[in-house]
Amino acid sequence: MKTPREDTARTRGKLLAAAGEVFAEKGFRDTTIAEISMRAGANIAAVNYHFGSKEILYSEAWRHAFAKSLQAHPPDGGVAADAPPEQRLMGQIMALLRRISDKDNRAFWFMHREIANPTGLLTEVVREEIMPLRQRTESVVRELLGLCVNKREARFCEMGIVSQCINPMVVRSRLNQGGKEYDGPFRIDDIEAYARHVVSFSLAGIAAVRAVAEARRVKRKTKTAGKGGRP
Amino acid sequence: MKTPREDTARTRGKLLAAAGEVFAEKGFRDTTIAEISMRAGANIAAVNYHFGSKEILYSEAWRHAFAKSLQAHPPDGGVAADAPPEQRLMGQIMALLRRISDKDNRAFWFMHREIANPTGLLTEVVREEIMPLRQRTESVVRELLGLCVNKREARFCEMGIVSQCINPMVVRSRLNQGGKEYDGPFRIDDIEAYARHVVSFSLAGIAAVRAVAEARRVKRKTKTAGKGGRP
DNA sequence: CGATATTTAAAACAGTCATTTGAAATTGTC
DNA sequence: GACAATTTCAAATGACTGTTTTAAATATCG
Repeated sequence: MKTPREDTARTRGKLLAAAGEVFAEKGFRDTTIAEISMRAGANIAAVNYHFGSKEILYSEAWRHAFAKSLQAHPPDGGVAADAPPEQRLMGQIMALLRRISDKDNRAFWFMHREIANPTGLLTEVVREEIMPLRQRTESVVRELLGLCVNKREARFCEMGIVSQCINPMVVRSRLNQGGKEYDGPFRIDDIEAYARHVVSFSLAGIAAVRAVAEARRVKRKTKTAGKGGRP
Repeated sequence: MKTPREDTARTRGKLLAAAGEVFAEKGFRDTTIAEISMRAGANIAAVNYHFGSKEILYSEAWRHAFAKSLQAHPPDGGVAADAPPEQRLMGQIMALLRRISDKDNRAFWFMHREIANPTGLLTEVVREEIMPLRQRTESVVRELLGLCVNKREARFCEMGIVSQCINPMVVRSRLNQGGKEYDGPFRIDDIEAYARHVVSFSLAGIAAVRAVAEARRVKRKTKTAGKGGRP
């Protein structure tokens, strides 16, 4: 075996980039190797030569896109780990919205297409890539919620916050693409504004959930204390 | 032309129901007429005989599903039109969550598949069916927000609230379906609880947005008043 | 140069599926 | 009960899509 040439790295890279584009745009099934090769300026046999199969290319393109997206927009949003939780939440929300809206990052759209049409990679990627991100958010949320709030409520909060970021971006990408805007709440420069909105909206929501839980706790304590209490 | 037989209505109905199932499950492209006919217990030629084409069947199945879903879960959630806005919001959120989670209602899944892979019907259905629902929610939200809040903020609120309902249900349907639950925040009987969470979380968020806007308004007024005011 | 790596165009291969057809069965009506 | 229209059926049509392989040509490195 001779040393691999430099062409290899170049072509592989171009295929990976083109595959990222097309897979994110159309999903696994609706993407053709022909289109990927064309966009990469390579021959139709290149994918099988360099990657072995469409499946393998898909998997590598997804991981590649994910890594790039996390590198471009670190999950903490540039906020220091010892900053107050409100600011860390802001950082995470900004980072998430930027990851999604960044036109050079396809990782989110892979995810979106997988949720619509799972290929089998989904569960693996969710466990390895998504869960750590969600847990990071959940832990900030728990900090803000205090100790009286139960686990289910904390999950609900985290889910709701992330959903506020994800769903509007998905809808926007579909409905605003025909040139005309729908009822146009969203331009690209609104994303910062939307992030601020989500943060203040959610902080208030969190505070309310916390207040309810603490009131419940106090009431229960008073009650049981009157009856003699419990060890 | 003789009078149409009774078979016609029966077969048409069975095809419509089966088409609803399969289209919602797989989307337009991945659905085959063969499968629809099979599930309906009809011959493969039945679709073309009764509807003319796959496209027409798709369109009719979607509208049928939409009508059924609105009928089963009216948008106001059974809350009177003169009830306080907090309760009306609760009703709308409950109705939305029930529409989505009801296993006999496919309308939401048509929508979901269309957003992933638009067929051309999407924009029409959004304009005719979705927009009225969103406006209904937006108007309750505006009521709760008061007059100081600008249009963009109101949109952000409405978007966020609806997103909190939609996104978790989508994710749940994909990740919990392999038998194993993921990190299992969601069982079916939790939907009422989640609805209550979304309502109290969002009411607090709305109140906060309102408070900020009103504070801003007061500050501006004081300032301009000091400088002589404006008519 | 020569051995190996890469690119290429073309072909092979392996399907998929909506729609049509013409005959057979069914049903409402006279 | 027979006619005529309606509906069902199995099979065929016909057109299309797209991955992977092949074998020859070309480029590159040592």
